[in-house]
Amino acid sequence: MSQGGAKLTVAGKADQADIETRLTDGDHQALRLWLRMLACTNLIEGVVRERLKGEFAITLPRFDLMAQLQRSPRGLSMGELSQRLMVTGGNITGIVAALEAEGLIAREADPADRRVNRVHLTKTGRTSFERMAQAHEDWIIDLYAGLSAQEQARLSELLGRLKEHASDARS
Amino acid sequence: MSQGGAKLTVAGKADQADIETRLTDGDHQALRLWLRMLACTNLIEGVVRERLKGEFAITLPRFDLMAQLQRSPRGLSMGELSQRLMVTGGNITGIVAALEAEGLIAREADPADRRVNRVHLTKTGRTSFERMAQAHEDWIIDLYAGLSAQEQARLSELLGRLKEHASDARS
DNA sequence: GGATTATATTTTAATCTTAAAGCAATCGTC
DNA sequence: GACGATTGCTTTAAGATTAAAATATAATCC
Repeated sequence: MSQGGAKLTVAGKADQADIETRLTDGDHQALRLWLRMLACTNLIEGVVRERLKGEFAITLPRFDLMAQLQRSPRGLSMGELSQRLMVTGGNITGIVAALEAEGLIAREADPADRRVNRVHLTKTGRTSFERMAQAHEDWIIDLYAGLSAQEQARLSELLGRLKEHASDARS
Repeated sequence: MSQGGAKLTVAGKADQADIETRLTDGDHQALRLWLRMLACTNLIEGVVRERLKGEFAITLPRFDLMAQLQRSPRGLSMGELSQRLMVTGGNITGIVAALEAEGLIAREADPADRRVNRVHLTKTGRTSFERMAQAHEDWIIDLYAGLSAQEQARLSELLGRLKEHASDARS
């Protein structure tokens, strides 16, 4: 990602060419749409990733994990985190280890089932996350400000339907 | 990713919880929209990644790089690939090396500028890519079939505007 | 022409990600 | 209760990704 990052090594703001360049006239509408959607998501995700790193020295996966924990003050198991973040369990193991080492989260064995590790934000983690989350929300609002509230609602509805159908269609 | 993959290690089709779980009522519309968009993209990208690996034993980044090369029969430099795929140059170095080792692409020094490496598909690579591209397009058409052509056009237009604005808003 | 600057690519270290295999604890069934 | 299956988590190997530093070549400027 890193749009707007180091000028020498990465595609910058001024570049015309991007992923949609792949297209030709013969391509199906759905394929064009998909590539545009991907470009859009990568663009926004890149901005968020870059700013989280620059302003808060945190990675996006770690931020996402903390976000899940904030919504669950009673803590989450590793498996629950895996489901909610839609990543594999091994991935969670690594991110939790890193956040634990930074003192932002803590974990304890579940007394009822000793296989289970329950994870929650520390006080430091909660304070830290609140500041980051506010900035994050502001960035997103700003990035989406090119669309009116009505247009955003329409976009959300279309994506919701797409998600439903694609979810059924997969395998 | 890997929705629908190994049942024991990853979030499967039946799971209710996903990235949108992060939301509460207080969240701004744009944030909700962003998380939905992200979930949608990750879902489709996961399906594509899984099928490319399962049916053609290729990774998505390698497929994407080959797609760019097919559109440019005269070849592309490493830097052009970096721009079009919207990734850093170091990344391209690795993917090109892997595809070259597989005999799917070839590279030659530009006689006019010896800093430049010009990359193109081999005959094998071209043949191989054509089969994959057809399957890929079919998958995408199928995954987007939940929306009518008109809805797809509307979605594309909204995303196009979003992309323009976000591109201007970044940094 | 020689020094400086800019450009194209590669290398490096760190992080993230997955699939698959392994380990430990629990559950279900008899 | 014991045994086999299941579940929760971790480890491992391979790949992808970034930012930053390094290298090599080209272009610019006196």
